[in-house]
Amino acid sequence: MNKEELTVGYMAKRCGVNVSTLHFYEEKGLIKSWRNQGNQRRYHRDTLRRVSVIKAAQKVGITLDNIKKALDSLPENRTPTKEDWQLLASNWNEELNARIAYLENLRDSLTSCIGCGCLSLTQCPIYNDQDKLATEGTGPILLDRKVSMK
Amino acid sequence: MNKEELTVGYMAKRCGVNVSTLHFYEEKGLIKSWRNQGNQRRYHRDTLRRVSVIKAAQKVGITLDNIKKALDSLPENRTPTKEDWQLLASNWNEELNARIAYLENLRDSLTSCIGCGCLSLTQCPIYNDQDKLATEGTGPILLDRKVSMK
DNA sequence: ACTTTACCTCAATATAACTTGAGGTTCTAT
DNA sequence: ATAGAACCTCAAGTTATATTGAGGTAAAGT
Repeated sequence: MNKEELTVGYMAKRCGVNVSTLHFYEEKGLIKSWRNQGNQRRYHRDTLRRVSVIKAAQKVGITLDNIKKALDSLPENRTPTKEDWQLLASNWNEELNARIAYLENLRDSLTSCIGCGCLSLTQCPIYNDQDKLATEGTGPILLDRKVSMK
Repeated sequence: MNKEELTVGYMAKRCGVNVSTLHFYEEKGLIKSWRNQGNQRRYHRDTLRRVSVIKAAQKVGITLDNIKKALDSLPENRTPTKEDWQLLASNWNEELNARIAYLENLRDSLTSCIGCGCLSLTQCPIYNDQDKLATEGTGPILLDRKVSMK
């Protein structure tokens, strides 16, 4: 296989995703490909990295929409440099820290509060949760909705 | 309103959820109610706590299915005691710690790896992610699938 | 050359966790 | 007594993130 023209099957295997997922990402504008004579997708080697970054970001809980926004900030005309990627990474790192802090906070109230036996509803932090994150959105964690991605 | 017979509207307001959400939780077996003469739902005061706990657990990323399993372990015949709730809390606390550890781990590799400029695909922890959590399931974070709830 | 594997498109299905809407009933306040 | 708020059921819709399947084409192996 040409070193610079990766097939979707190869991409999928290397990235640990299904072929259909790559199709899906392409449809969503997260990755790009060109076609060979027979209309089959071909990927640039850089796309491996892109997909890995998508997966890493998802683990942080960032939605595909937001990942797309971040990736859109990468240069189109050249292979992204180390600095380009580092900018992304540092943004997500902030997110990640915020999420960790949030979970730590939650943990601290969880044991002390769920198990506390208190029924003073006006005081209990779990009953009286002002946290927007708690009431917004649809999915399991959904910290994402409220966090700006710049 | 009778102190022991809460209406869905009141429940919804107190818990910060929609009425439809309470219907939904009931349908899923997460909460219970009885009906008054006119077929309207009435809730026991304990249900406030139940719903709060459901929401707290969701913030940790636990799915409704797993929350249900945990709640099912509470006694039906009596109001759950402090100890009953504490047992739940400590299980979820473990989950939470695991998730925090996971995110910390991810954070540590994120900056060093996404931004590192390395293209040694055999070594980069983001390219070569053996973590089951990363490749399973469908949602944003989905740490849940793999974690047993006992 | 022929077979098998990989690829293509497009539409439908899956899952979690809800929300919305239509059409109708019951409560509550004046 | 009556208006308006709150409630009821049941079906369909929503969002994110894919997966699955049908029907057909291209490429690769022998």
